[in-house]
Amino acid sequence: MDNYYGDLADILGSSVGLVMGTSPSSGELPQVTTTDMWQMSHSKIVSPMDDFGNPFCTLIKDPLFEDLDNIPIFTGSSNIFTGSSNIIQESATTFPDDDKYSNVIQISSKLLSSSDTSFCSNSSRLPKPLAPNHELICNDLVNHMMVSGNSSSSRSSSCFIENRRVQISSPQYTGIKRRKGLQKKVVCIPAPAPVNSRPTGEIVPSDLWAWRKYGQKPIKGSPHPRGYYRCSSSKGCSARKQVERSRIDPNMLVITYTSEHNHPWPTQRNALAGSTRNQSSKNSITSAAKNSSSNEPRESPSPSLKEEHKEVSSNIVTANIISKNVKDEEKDTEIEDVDGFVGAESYRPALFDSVNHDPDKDLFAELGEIEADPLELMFTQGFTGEECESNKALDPYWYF
DNA sequence: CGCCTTTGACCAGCGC
DNA sequence: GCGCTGGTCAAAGGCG
Repeated sequence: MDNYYGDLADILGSSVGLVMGTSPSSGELPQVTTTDMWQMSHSKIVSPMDDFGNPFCTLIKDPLFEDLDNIPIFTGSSNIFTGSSNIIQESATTFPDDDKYSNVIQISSKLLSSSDTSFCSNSSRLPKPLAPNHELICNDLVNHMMVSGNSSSSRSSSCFIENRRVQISSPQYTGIKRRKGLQKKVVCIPAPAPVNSRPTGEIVPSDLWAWRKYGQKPIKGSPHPRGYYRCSSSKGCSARKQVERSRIDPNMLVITYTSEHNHPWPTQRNALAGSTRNQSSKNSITSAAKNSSSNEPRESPSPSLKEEHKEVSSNIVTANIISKNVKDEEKDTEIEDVDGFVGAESYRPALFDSVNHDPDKDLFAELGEIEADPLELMFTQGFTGEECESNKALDPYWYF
């Protein structure tokens, strides 16, 4: 389980994202130049794992990207995208200083593969095999991820997925340029719904690790302060993250992960007491309605929390890419790992913009009843090669 | 009691 | 070297 960090990006960013290779020398992103179509080709898989150790990520290098004037559109499962696509990962040191590696689609083999037809209403399915043009097609899906930008001046690009914009920012843009040599991973996500915010208005996306805030600074040029967090899952862990709102789009959060965790996944979301000073423990549906709840995951799904979860399920996007069959099998069983980690509700990244009602909402509301999330189980129980193999067996699209 | 957040002070990197 | 700015430290107070 090496390089298995469980950062928000690892969890969600793996599903669909754009990995923008950054030139180490220049520190600048190659620019996305046009609005075009992305076509993913399964024949272009170049690596099963990104350099940040995301086991769910498959880097797909598309020769089309070698022609930056010909950025394609990306079609795929709307449900998947809805759930977890709004992530952009960027690694300043991932790719060589070579434009040919500049634009890479990163897509999670696991999430894609988990795009069971239960997630595709009607008759839509991922092609099996892929369409001849290698385009990922899922008919009731959505939409296209449109990448726009200006090659000459833009320091950021935007994607539209399910009508939600995903922003791609370079480290320069984010203003993070100190601490030379530190490996950083920048993730842009839509600001979670108010249910995911602190009473102060600060919105902190959750991930599997426990983070302790150790500072906040106003950033020049940005109306929004940047929060500094360090991992509190384990003492001595040097992992840090910075959270700030995008300057361009305040609805976007820019999360920068720095350093790596030097310890295994926390078997319990809050290994240290008090790391979730959230209101969830005292939250009820009422408090959620008051927007006073934190985004921090729950310790365990108490009955009231389950009710809450149902109530706010439309706001919650999970990585619950799970077949209905599996759901039916497990929904009456509270899944708990050997360390007592109740995975079902303790990790629920809430990224969904509640304002934008989505047809998928109802589906996710339904998924809110899911007790166990295979992804969570993978996160919490590890991901061995054998499991990979077994998942392959269950996964007709594993080759992604 | 132990951890949290907040916040001002201090330190470090970078450009001029 | 100086100033600006980002990043971290640490004290204070709060919460469960």
